[in-house]
Amino acid sequence: MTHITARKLKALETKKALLETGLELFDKKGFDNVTVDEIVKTCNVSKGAFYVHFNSKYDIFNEKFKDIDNFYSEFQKGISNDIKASEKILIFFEAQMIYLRDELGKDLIRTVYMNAMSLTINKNHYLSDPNRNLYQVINSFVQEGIKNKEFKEGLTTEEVSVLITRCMRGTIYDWIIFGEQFDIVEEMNKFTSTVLDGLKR
Amino acid sequence: MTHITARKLKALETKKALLETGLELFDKKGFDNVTVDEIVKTCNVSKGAFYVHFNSKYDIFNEKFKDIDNFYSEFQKGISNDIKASEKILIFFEAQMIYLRDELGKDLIRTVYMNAMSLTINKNHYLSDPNRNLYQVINSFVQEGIKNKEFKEGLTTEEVSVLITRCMRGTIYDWIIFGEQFDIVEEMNKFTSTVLDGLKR
DNA sequence: CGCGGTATTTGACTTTAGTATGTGAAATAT
DNA sequence: ATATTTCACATACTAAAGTCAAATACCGCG
Repeated sequence: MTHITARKLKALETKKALLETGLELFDKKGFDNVTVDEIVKTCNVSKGAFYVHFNSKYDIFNEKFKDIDNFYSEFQKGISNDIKASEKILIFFEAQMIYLRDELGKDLIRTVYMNAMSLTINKNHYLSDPNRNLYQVINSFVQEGIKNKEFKEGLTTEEVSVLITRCMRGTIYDWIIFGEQFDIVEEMNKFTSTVLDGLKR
Repeated sequence: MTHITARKLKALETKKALLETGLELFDKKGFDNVTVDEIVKTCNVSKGAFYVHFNSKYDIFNEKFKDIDNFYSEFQKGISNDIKASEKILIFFEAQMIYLRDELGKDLIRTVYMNAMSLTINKNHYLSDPNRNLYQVINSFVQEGIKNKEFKEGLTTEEVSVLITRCMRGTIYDWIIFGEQFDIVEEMNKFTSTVLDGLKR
């Protein structure tokens, strides 16, 4: 049904140009130092066009952030099966933190985390969407850990998954608000290990 | 040396009026639905005056937020001494969450947490100030737990304190981004218990 | 082809936080 | 007692995100 007309193609191109230019400028100057006017001027389109394709300036980064779902899928495919669930979780977070730090960057993460907070009224942010790949991945590891009696009883799979991802969000939040000399990879390891110790029987 | 002149007295009154009016309006209409213009108009002062007394609109809530330090001190005074360190921490967080929920409110906390994120460049927010009473309180409990061999070795007092407060921030963050039906008191208990279990020997 | 309708785009406009600059009375120095 | 400075406050302004009614370009269809 959704047949690609010349018009839709052009619209897609406009969106793509806005996205790429936005990302490039954010990367070069930092999110706060780039205006929407600057982005649209660079792309030779109007401001209105920007807001047809994106709900807010934040959306540029939100869109890029979704790339992380591919990362999750890839990770899940590649993980060895002969290690314990808790180790899988540790390795998973380690790889994810490296991805955040080196591929997405702190500025993007800060923006996404801020936006999720500002939308708390009415709208829901992707970050708190329970259908994200993130939850699939963690859930599968947790389920495995419970089945293999590695984790203790008392909490459901969902509860444990939420706790673990919350531990991740807490660490990321601290990475953002505490200045430099915060090693996100190391800190995540420390925190996750402790939480996992608490979950083991 | 700083002698209270008539002028300073009047200035203090202006600041107080702005603060109280701001809090009242935020409470009634929500932070996002109140403008600085509205606050200053209600107080019959100018916008310039507002920005003499506060650095930003957020500062109204930031100021109020600091009340929590009194809460911390009071708590520390009142706590019984014949319970274990881990129980003290649990009780402490429970009381604190009730305080946040019922006295300060989610909108204030959201604002404070957002502001802390936005200042990540150059300035430092009170939330990430290591001299806050919060850290004194937690540190004392942790120190006690380590001394009494309740907690295992391997991490320093500071590291453990940071982990525990991070667990708190993670839970508060989730309280903000996940919509309703999030019981901050219960969730904090669950998460803290797990982390404490991980810290025990 | 041409026409009605729809998707895309435009850019002026609104809103609101924050700033630059001025002003006058109170405090302080001479 | 008068000159000078300082500081609380006022005003007009800028900056920048986001909105909206109108214009334009393009589609499918008769």
